[in-house]
Order: sequence, then structure tokens, then C-alpha cells
Amino acid sequence: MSKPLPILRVAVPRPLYQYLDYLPLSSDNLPQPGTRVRVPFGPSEVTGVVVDHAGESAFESLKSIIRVLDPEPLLDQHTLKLLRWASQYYHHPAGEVIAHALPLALRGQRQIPATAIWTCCHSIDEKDLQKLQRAPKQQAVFDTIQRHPEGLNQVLLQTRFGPGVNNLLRALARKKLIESLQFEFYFPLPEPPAAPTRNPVRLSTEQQNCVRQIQAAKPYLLHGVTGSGKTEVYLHAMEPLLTAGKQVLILVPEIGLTPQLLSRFQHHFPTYTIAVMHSGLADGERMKAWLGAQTGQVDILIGTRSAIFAPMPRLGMILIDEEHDSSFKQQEGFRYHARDLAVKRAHDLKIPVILGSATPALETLHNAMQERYQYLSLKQRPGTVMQPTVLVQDIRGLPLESGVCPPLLGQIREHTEAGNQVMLFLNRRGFAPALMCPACGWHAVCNRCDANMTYHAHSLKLICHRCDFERAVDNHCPQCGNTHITTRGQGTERIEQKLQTHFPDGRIIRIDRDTTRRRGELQRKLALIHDGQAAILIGTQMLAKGHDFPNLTLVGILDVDQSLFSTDFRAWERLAQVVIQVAGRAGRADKKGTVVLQTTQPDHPFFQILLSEGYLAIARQSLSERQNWHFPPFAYQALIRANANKQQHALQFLQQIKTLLEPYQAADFTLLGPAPSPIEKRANRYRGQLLITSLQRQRLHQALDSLSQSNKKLRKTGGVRWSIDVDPIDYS
DNA sequence: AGCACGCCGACT
DNA sequence: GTCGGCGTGCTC
Repeated sequence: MSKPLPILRVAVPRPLYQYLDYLPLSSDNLPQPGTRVRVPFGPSEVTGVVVDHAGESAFESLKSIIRVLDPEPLLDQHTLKLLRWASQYYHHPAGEVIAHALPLALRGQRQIPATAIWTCCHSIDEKDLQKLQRAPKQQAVFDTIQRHPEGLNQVLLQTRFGPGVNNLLRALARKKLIESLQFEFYFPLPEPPAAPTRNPVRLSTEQQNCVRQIQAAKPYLLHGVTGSGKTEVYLHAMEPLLTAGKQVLILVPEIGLTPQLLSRFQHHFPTYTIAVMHSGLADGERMKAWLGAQTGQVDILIGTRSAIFAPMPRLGMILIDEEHDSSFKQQEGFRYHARDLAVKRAHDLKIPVILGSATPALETLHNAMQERYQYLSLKQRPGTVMQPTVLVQDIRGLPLESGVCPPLLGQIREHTEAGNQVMLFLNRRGFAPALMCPACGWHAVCNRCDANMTYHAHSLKLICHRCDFERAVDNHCPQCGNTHITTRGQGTERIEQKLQTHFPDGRIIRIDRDTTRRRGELQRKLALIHDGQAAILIGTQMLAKGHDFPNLTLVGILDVDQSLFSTDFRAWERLAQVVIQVAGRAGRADKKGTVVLQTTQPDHPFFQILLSEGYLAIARQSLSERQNWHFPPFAYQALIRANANKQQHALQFLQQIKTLLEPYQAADFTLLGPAPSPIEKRANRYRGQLLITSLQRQRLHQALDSLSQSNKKLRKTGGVRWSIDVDPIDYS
């Protein structure tokens, strides 16, 4: 006669496109959605998260869960909803998405670290109390606890009395003087800033205007030129919310969290608890920050991409600094975009979200132009920073030693001899090789649609990634007959080696993924630069982001052509962003900076527009081209990637997908490919891709839904592994 | 993702 | 005859 047990719908961290049903251990005290549970899974067991309760299941032989891991849900309903939405939008298995939102330390069966809350017992034997007089240490601890009827946390007692307090507490508990009936997670307060003085910064009229406008529950684009004081606007916009007891989430790019930025927040808000969360933290530290936010003990959470999933019970505002930065998009596995999810999360919670940048992403600018986001701008730079000179250096016919032309080499010598710093910069992200002639500047263009063609060294072919047209490689330049046509671009490593011979005093530092893989290595190198130990810095992308180098007066961007003639329609945008960002960092009040752009195309309209009319002009130009060509943000894309042990297996697999999606094909829904990826072979596997473009977002997602549903039917010969990338930004 | 099952090739 | 290769299916 007993009521049937309710059923728990559980998300399991495996690539399954459905939830699994389990029976609870009993009908009372059901684990609520957001709670971790240990469940049997095939022959083994895993940690899943309850997402829902159900009255019945379509599955017949249900198993019971093994254990409930959390006394209270770890994930609140809002966060869970966001995660389930993200799972659908990015077509990634829900269980993996949810697991991703938890700090690594909590993805297993580990309990959240709880510390005891000590209170005095209600009925105390006077005789026991008397005895304490001969135990002064215990007496002191007891008195302290007595002064806090709401209870005192054991961690707090430890910081006050030292680690020896544990024994004293045990002794007091044995005498039935104190007891611990409650447990909680305790976020250790960070050291207060050295000088907790708040120097009242005077906001400019422009800054005040921005702060005043940020009131409503909607997205704002804060477009502020480098050095215009975006951070002050953030600080003042946050202030009323913090006063009202709300939490604020700040997302920063992967290496954007500089000690300077953190200390500015600490100094401005000395009475609020600030936690940081980034990849440089150990798992335990990450968990503490996460739990601090989750329990509401942390008021301000500053974190990289994955912090967007940190549960925050009183979240009142989200800030995204350097919103154009591509590190907000995860590039493997669950390929989400933290900026886009932030906008979604803020919308759901009905709170403001601020996207700040000196060079906003074109998607964001477009949203502002469509008035989906409110546009705020900061145009003035306080202080007297001189605008750097930007030189377009024609390198046609010049001998490029280690990728650097002789005039630039001379300038490097000049600047370093004057005791200044030089930065050489390779803008190589999303590397899709283009074939070019170094003598005359010719580059491979598709006859049919004018797009640049991608060079596939592996198969010696040129492929147009706009129309799929391909042809064999010529071994001479069709324009000038030169037989040394090459792909553009050199590695940072080779440039470093070559420059060592020119500047043997050893003050060259290279910063890229390879040299900064180790934890703390980047910070160490940045410190060297800051101390003026390094004279020449060589690097990629990473160098351009948010760091202040004290004596930087010369910046050389070496492979501008690579971006100018990239097959990636976003290459112009990235190049423009890099030029503006580095120009903002070259030079000081007393030293004028110089930026040198090496190119074989000095007359390219890109330079005219960017250098004389500015970033917004080049952005408008690019946007109108994208509109003509049906590129994002005017169309919606998904990239299907596949890899296998033979190229034909990858391509055959993608062909199956193409056939499956054939019924969707129309003027506003196109399939491009299957084609080999720009980097055809990686880690001994052959890679291919299929690009879906749709003018309607909904239609794209319908197609992707049908794909994930027929996943099982697809033949995966040759060990095919595949993935869906929604809103891709990297096409390699 | 793992792991088991099953169906065809070259081995003691 | 069978050991094991990978291709396929399943996990509540």
C-alpha cells in the first residue's frame, strides 16, 4: 500500500544525450535538484547531479542511487537552468556540462569541507565551570565562545588561538561545556590590503555619465579607449549593488587577471570579500573560491571563463572585461562562450551585465547598433599620454632575416640602446596558411569567389573555404614568376634564435603557449619585463593583453599579411584589435611610442581605414562585408569537426552528416564541405570539417538536434571522433 | 567515456 | 580449430 517511490532524474558525466532515472534511497529527505549523488553506472559507479524529480520512468529496471553526497543542493535552480540551457544550445551532453560547472575537487565523491560551529551547551554544570580556572587556555576559548551565542566557526577559532585550539575544544566538549551541532563551509578571509585607504578617485564627466546610465537590467557595451578608465566605471557601477548586499561576478580573459587589477578592487572595496578563480590555482583553492561564492560569503568573484558557472545566491551584476577576447570561448570539449552565457544569465536573473573593451567584438558592436545592448563610450584619456606613431612598413623585396626587415632591425637597435623595451609580435592565432609571394605580394585567391585560399601542405592543394573549390599548387608566382612562394609567418622560437645573434646580450624574452605552460612561469616572465630586465619581448597574442610594460616604446607586428589574407573572415577584426591594443601600450607621457606594421601590401585599404578613421570605421566596413557574404553576426554557424585514422574516414563520416542534413538545404541554409581542416593531420589523426550556416538561428538548432538524435545511426568507421562547435570562432 | 559482445583474418 | 582486431551497442 506504500506510495511508489518518486524517481530521480540524474545527469551523469558521460557523453549521453539523455538523463538517467534512479530510485532514491527512501521517499523522505529526497535529494533536491542540484544535489550530487553517487550512482551505479553499468559495471562501475559515477557521481551525477540530480536535475529533476519524476513520478514515473519509461525505463523498467531502475537501480537505486548509492549515496547522497550533499546535505543541500550544490547548484541552485538558476545555475542548473543555465547549465541545462547551455547543454541544449551548445549540443553538448548535459551531464558533462554540469560536471564542468563544478570545481574539479567536487566532481568526485568528496564531501564539501565543512567546519564545526561551536556553541555553549544549554545546561552547564557549575562544578565543571569551576574546574576551568585551573585551565586558563580552555577558559579563554570558552569565554570567547560564550560571547557568541550564534556560534563560532572552528576555522575562525584556529586563526584566533592557533592550531592547538583543536585539543582545547575537544577537552571542553568532553566536559559538556560546548557542543557543535552545526557544520558549514567557511571561506577564509583574504589578507586585508596593505593600505586599506580608499583614495577617492575623481570621475570624469564622461565616466560619471556611464556610471549613471548603468541602472537597468540589460546588457551594456562599455566602449572605452585604452587608458580611458573603464575600471573606475566598473568600480562605481558595482558600488551601490554591493552596498545593497548583492554579489558581483567579474569575468576576465585567461591572463587578464593582473595583480594590479586585483589590488585595485581590493583597495576600492576593503570591506568586501573578494575571491579569484583562474587556471593558475590549485584544485583546492579553486574549490574554496567556488564555495565561497556559492555560500554567499564572497561578495566579489573575479574569474576566467568557467567562473560564469559559479553559483551565486545574491548575484546582482556581471562584468566582462576585455569582452572581445577569444579566451572566453572554450576551444575543446564543451565549446561554450562565457560572454554569451553571461548575457543569458543576466537576462534570466534580470540584472545588468557590462561588456567592456577598447576594441569590442563585431558581434557585440552589432548588438549595440541593433540596440539590444546599450552603447556607452569613453573617448577621453585622462593625463597626457602621447598617441604613438603607426608606421606601415613595406617589406616587398626586402630580405627578411628571421622575419624582421632591416629597417625594423635598425629601429630595434636604436630603441634598445636608448634603454627602452621593444615588443615583437606575431598574430598567429587561428593559423590557416595562405600561399604568398614575398617578392611582389601576390597571394592565392579563388577564381570563383574572390576569397583567399587555404594552403594544404599535406596534400599540396589550395582549397577555397568559401565555395569548396580546389586546385593544385603552382610552384611559381603567377604575377612575377618568382619560384620562392611561401606561406606567411614564422614561429616565435625561430625569431628568438635569430635575434639572439643580433643582440647577444641575452635580454630577449619569449612569451607564448610553449614557454609559459608551467604554472607561474608567465608571472615570472612578466615580472622580469616589469623590472626592465628584458629589452626585447617576442610573443603571440598573450603579450598584447592587459599588461603594462614600463619602458615599451617600439612594437613591431611581424606578420600582418597573414591576417590581411587569412581565409578566416574574422582575421581583420583580430588584426585591428591587436593594432589598437598594442598602440595603446606603446609609449608613456614622456616617451612617444612607435608601432611598425610589416606588410607587402602597404596600400591595402585596411590601413587607410584603421589608421585614419579608427576602429569603429574598420568595424563598420567589416560588418557590411559580413552582411553581404552572410557571415556572423548576420548568420548563425556551427562547425562539425571529425577526425579518424584515415582522411577518407573523416570525410566519409562528414558526408553522412551532410546527407542527413540535405533536407534542410535552402538559400538561407548552406552546408560547406566536407573538407579537410586547414591543419589536416594532428596527433597522427586526420581531420575534416563541415560548416553549417543558417540565416535563422532556430533552423540551425533544429538541424543540430536531429544530428544528435541520429548520432547512433552514423557509421564511425576508422575510429571516427566528432564534435559540434556552435558559434565557432576558430576554424582550424 | 569505458566496457562487453560479436563477427571475420592469420596463427600455435 | 581459436586469439584478437575493431566495429557496435549500452549504460537507468
